[in-house]
Amino acid sequence: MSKPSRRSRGTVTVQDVARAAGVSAMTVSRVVNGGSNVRATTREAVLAAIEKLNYSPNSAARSLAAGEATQIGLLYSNPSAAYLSQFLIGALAAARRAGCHLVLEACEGERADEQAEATRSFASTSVEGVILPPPLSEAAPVRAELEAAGIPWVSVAMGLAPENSMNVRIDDFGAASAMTRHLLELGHRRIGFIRGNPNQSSSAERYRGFLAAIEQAGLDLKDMPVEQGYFTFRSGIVATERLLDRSEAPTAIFASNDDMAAAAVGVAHRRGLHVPNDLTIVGFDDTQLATTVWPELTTIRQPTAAMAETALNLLLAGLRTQRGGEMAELDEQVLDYELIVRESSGPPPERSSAR
Amino acid sequence: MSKPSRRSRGTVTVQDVARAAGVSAMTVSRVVNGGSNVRATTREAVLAAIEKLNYSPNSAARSLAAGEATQIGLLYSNPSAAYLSQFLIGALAAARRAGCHLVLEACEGERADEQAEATRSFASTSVEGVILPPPLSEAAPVRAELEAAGIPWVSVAMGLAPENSMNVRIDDFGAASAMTRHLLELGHRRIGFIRGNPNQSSSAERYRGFLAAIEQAGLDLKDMPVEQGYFTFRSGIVATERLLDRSEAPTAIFASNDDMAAAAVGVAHRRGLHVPNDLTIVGFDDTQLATTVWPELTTIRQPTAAMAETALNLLLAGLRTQRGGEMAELDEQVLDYELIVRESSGPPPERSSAR
DNA sequence: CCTGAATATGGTAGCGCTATCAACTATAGA
DNA sequence: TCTATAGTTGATAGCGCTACCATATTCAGG
Repeated sequence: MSKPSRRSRGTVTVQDVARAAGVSAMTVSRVVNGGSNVRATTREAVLAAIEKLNYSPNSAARSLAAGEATQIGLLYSNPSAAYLSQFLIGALAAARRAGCHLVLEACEGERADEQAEATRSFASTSVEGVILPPPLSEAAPVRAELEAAGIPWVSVAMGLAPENSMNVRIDDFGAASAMTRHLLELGHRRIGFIRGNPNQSSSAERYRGFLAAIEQAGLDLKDMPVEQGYFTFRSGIVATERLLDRSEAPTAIFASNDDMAAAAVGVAHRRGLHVPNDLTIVGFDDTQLATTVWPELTTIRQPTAAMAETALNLLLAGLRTQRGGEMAELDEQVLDYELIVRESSGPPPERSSAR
Repeated sequence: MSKPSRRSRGTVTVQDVARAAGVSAMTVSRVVNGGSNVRATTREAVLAAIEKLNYSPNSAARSLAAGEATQIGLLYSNPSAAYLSQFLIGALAAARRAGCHLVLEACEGERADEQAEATRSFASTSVEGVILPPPLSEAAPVRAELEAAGIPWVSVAMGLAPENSMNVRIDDFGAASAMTRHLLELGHRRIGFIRGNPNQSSSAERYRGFLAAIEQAGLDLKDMPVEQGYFTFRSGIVATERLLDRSEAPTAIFASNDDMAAAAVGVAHRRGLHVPNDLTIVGFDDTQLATTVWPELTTIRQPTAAMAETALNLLLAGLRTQRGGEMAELDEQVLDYELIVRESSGPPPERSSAR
């Protein structure tokens, strides 16, 4: 009749499982984590006990005992909300699995001192590593500040990673090429391109991919009108207006992200153009916006949630090796993209181009 | 020369602070948490030590020792991504402060069995409480399942809370009235209203608020065309088409959320109507979409992040009292909304209405 | 100046888990 | 058969913090 102690009634612990399986707590722990060096029969007994008792490990205790990182920072600026929510979903899943907390910090400003300031708040919060989704992945002030504070970080969706840094991305070049080939296969020969914000190297990669596919098809770059955009809806409106005002208007527009593609759809409608019969419009990212507008956008799907998960895991791995003594193996991970064909793309109108 | 033990080098603990302040660890703990029953001079000594050593408590240890809830579920369906990201930001901030983890679970389906299934996954994950953002806050299968599993929950943005349940909301009725008055003050006398999805009681509340303001102004409800929408962009297109096809077209459209308002803007543009010169359009929620479209939407701002925070804290408080023995004081919290006037609303065109 | 409550502090014992190392058992080789 | 060697398992001791109770201190009022 020991006193009930502080244990919240009904909590199942490793001890309970150990007793039920006739092994020690340590063995249960081993089975739960990777299970290296545990005899098969033992493992099964433990797993059965876990199943029977409906045991689930207490992550607080786990990270306390293991002395693992518990606070991972996530500095976000103002990407599309659709991107952010997907990103958070992925990051949260990974964080929970790793038993660490996500510390969010907004960084709205574009100015260097604002970015530095936002970053500095991490240093004082004992954050052990930071995840940098775009466009902050390439913000020099942020990275300088982290460097100074000795906080490791992993960047996400940086098109071109510098020397040795942790980065998670997709093959922007390849994806843009694939999309361009899709348009060429539909029969388009005059394709307008809206570039992304030059402050992100993925913009350049996507443009390069577009160019490569055009050249590979033996077409003349001169026939491809290109406008500068900044990944925002507003910039998409301006760029599209310019593209359509050209004497030789394109039969298809490839926008470097969905926001600009959605803007292009709006402009086309306002001009009485039917999408895709009169004009094909495609985007990039497959954010929620792509399926919100009508017609739904043909686009490139980035596995945003998976990228966030990968980034967090990469960071934690880096932190572990760093703690183990030597510097982490600086790594880059490239995940798969997917070409999603929806209703906004189709063959060009009969009388090719120019109207 | 004791061996360094497992402590990650350089971690500051309560012990360190206690030593530095010349008190016991327990006193430090008291100062950090609320600080009841600590002499002022002592508290200051401790705070000084904390400052000097740059101490920040280890949340894993904290929640382990306190035996607090560590896993809070968040069941989301498919609200606008903008809403979800804001919501997650607020919930995460509160979760970190409370030292608990957010367990996300998607529930895409609308069918009862799908919803029940998604909910059930929480029961097996030892989630101690669940947050239900809209539209799930009112999904009967979800609530039934939680009830059955004995898991407490808090609903968010439920327009009308049943008997005794935890709920966090804004005054939808008042907000809709305020928006309607804004339109009336601009001079509009024929206002079209697009209702929200009937599966959420906030839709009814917003409609009631609209009606109340109309009646209070002594206007005839017959002059106010009303269409049913479902909170989606697509439904907004259909509803707007119908409103503008009426023989007596409205000079202003009040959509029950921003997605539908954005759709209304799109339809207006396609018909060559200038917003707001020819047609005023206003929304509700102030999601990112409101500032993405052009012109930016006049709308009602819900403090989404704050609502998420409030919801989590309410839930944790409920959990605490429940653990303390008796049932929680079931509570409802109403936060403030804000009328945001942007460019999409203006006075009606000269020759009133009908064209 | 003393008593008794109220208020402040400290000591101890865990919370649930895992690192560490020692002990043990199987497999292989001499 | 007996030692090496690898592969398994368990006992112990914390991780950093707080609940709980015991003790020390204060400050009325008698």
